[in-house]
Parts: sequence; C-alpha cells; structure tokens
Amino acid sequence: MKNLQIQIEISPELYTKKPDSSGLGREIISKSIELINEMGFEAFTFKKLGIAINSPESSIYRYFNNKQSLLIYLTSWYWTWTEYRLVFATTNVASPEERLNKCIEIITQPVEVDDDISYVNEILLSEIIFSESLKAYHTKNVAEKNKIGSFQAYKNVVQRISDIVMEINPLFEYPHMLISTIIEGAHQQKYFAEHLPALTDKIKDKNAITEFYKEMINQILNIK
Amino acid sequence: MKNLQIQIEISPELYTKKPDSSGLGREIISKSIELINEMGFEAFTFKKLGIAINSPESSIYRYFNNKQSLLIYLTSWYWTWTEYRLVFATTNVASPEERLNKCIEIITQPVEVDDDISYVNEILLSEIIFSESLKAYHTKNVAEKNKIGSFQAYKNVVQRISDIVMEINPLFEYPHMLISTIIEGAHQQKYFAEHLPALTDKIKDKNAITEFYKEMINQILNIK
DNA sequence: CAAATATAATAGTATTACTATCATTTATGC
DNA sequence: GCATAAATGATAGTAATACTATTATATTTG
Repeated sequence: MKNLQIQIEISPELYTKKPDSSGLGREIISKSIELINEMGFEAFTFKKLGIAINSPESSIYRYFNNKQSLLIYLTSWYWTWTEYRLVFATTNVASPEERLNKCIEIITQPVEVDDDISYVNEILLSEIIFSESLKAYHTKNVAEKNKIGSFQAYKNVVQRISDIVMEINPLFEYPHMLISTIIEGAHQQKYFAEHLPALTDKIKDKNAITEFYKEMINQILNIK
Repeated sequence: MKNLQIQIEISPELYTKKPDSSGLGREIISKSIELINEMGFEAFTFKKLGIAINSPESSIYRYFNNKQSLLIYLTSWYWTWTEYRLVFATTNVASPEERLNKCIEIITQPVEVDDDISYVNEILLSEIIFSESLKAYHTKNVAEKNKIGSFQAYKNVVQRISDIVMEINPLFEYPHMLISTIIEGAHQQKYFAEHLPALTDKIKDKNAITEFYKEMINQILNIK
C-alpha cells in the first residue's frame, strides 16, 4: 500500500465542508486524532481543538456540526481504508481459509505502521477506533445517522468478510453476527486488557487476542 | 426466586447515600430506570429525574454524585442479582455442560418476567444493561471507578462462569475472554438487530442470539 | 417533644455546545 | 495585477448541562 497515494473518499453527507479541501480541514482531522487519543472522546471539545490548531471554534463548525459527526467521519475513513487493506491482503490468495485468516488479523489488531498515505496518522486513528468507535453508533440518534450512511463503510467490511465465511461454509447461518462479534470483541478485549483485566485473560504475547478469535472462527467453521 | 425477598447489597463506595434507606432513594432508582429506558442515558439528566419524581435536583445529588455513578449503581445491582440467578439455575445440576448452557441463556437474554423482588423493575433494568451498560465503564475515569469496586459484580459473574468453563476444559487458556466476549457480544447483537441490522443476521426467533453463542461455546470447548 | 436529619426551594457558577456577526485574509478568474 | 468571491479570524452571545451553596421547612428518632 505504501506510496500508492490512494484517496479515501468519504460521502458528503458526513461533513458540512470537505476536510481535505483545505489546509485547515486537514489540520482539523490530524489534530483531532491526536487530541482524542490523548484525552479521550468525552473530554475532547471543539474549543480545545481550536486552541490546539490556533483557529476559532467557529471555523471548525464550518466542517463538522459537532464532535460526534467528526468521530463518524474518522470511523468512516478508517473502515474505508481498512476495506482497501482487506482487498490488498486477499487478492490473488486462492484459499478462502487463508483469506479469512488474513482478514481476522487485520480487524483484530491495531495498526502498527503508518502507511503514510495521507495526513492521517493511521496508528493513532486505529487506537481511536479500538477504544472510542462504539461511541459513534451507541447514541440516541443512530437511526438518523444510519439513514445518511454514517456506518456504510463499517457495514461493507463486515459484508466483505461475511462473503468469505459463506464461501467456506455456505450453510452457516450467522456470518455477520460472527464477524461483528469478532470485530467488537477484539476492540473490547484490548480495552479490558488495559483497564479491566479481570474481564479478560493474561495476554502472553501481543497476538493473543488475534489468536483467540482466529481459533474461534476456525472451530466454528470447522477449519482445521 | 419469586417471593424470596432477597436483598441485593451494593457496596457503599457506589453511592453517597444509600438509595434503599428512604422512599426518595427508592423513587430515584425506580424512576431513573424508567427514564433511562425511555430517553436513553445521554438525554437523561438529574433535572428531568427531579421533575419526574417531584423533587429538586439537589436532593438527588445527595444520593449520587452524577448520573454515571447512578448508572454504575444500576449495573452493579443487575450483576449482583444476575449472580444469584446463575447460582439458582445451576445448583444441584451435576453436569458442568448443562450448567454452562444455563448460564449462557441467562447472560444472553434480557429478562422477561419481573421477579418482583424489590422496587426495581428487572425487565426495564435488563434493557438498560443491554443497551447502555458499556457507558458505565467506557469512560475517562475507568481506573478510578474500578479502584472503588464499581465493576466487581460484573467481574464476579464472569469469574463464576469461567470457573465452569475450566471445569469442562482445564486446559482452555482464555475462559474470561470467552465469557466477556459472549456477554458483550449478546448485548451488541441485540442492539444491532434493532438499529443496525446489516451488522447482524436475520433473527428467525427471539432465541437466535442465545443459540448462536451456545453453539459457539460448545464448539470451542468441544461439547457435543 | 427536642434534637438531629432529610428534604424542599431557590439561586448561582463554570463549562459545553453551539449560533451570529462582521472584519480580514486568501484564493481565483479575467 | 486586480476585482470579486470565498474562507477564515475575532469576538460576542445564548441555552442547556452539571453541578454547588444556602436557608427554610418537614420528618424521623431517641
């Protein structure tokens, strides 16, 4: 993926002014990723972001209506990019089992190298996805946000992996349930490991969570 | 459990004044359960609760510092009560496999009959747990809240079921990961079914989620 | 029935999450 | 290179939230 300079396209419904159309817009995105990481999504405000980028709050509001919209933009960016990663990792791989395993790796691990495809720090962004993304859809106005396509990129990822599951076992009845359980589970287990270790197990090596879910899906689909 | 009149004891760290020590306290609990259900946790405020029970905001603050503390109280109540339910459902059942299956049913399904053990509406409370409980621990101050035992009741439930898993398969390395994945997964799948159906599958009957996770755990632990 | 305790009534503050206005800077088309 | 449009900056203001404080009035309890 390195040096490919792909463009992540985000649906215009998800912003009021396109962030990558201006320097300010790009600063809003990249600084917000830093700040949300540092202080968590709740403590993050447009006022603080404004101070950090030396621009008034009101300028930020021209790009996003509120911080939830910004979070949805970030998650959409991440999932759209992750769909590219899935495609890259699985093209020309004949075995669906092998493709599935590759996908599980990608969705259960935070990003470790910045591919530098843009002004977005993918390492920090993936941290946000793991620890904060559920706040994008666990909200009063899910229905309304869903209607404008806020979660389409996430759905596409789930659908794409579910398709591989169906290729392996066409009779399996709950591919989406399985994949979304794994994605959300991996996010939460990482959070538990950091903050509530009694809810998870001693993590021997950093791939323990990935191995757990790989093993799980292989057992469920009878892959040896 | 009906008519047993058990007392759910909540650690004093989790409130500033004991809610079941007064009529007002009990009203705060039972009305907040109703209101959080109706409007969601974000829209819920102590001001609205005060209006609903005809008491000033400031009186509510004598029982709980803020609405997050109240939510933690409610989740602790639920998990303490659920631990009783687990014990009741599994005592005198010799087979650990059978006990495990009973536990999976209890943790993956919302409550359907109000056992009437108190002023708490358990049906509505379980709805809150399924849709809002992650907001109790997905917050800036997890560490601090964890230190005072805010999540002990939840941990006890996970531990108790993990013990059964270990009884069945003493070599299994990730019992807590497995159980917390199932609990959190069941909550989320129900939420997805209601709000983001593309992330889950057509639910044929209302036990589909329970059956999915039962099947999952049985496969993983090689129970036929 | 007195003293202690709990609750009600009311007011006030800092912060958040915006909206509005107008001046100034920057970009763009000719 | 200049006129015009568009974007941004500077500043102010508002309603709601999440509290804290104070004093009066009930209610409980010993």
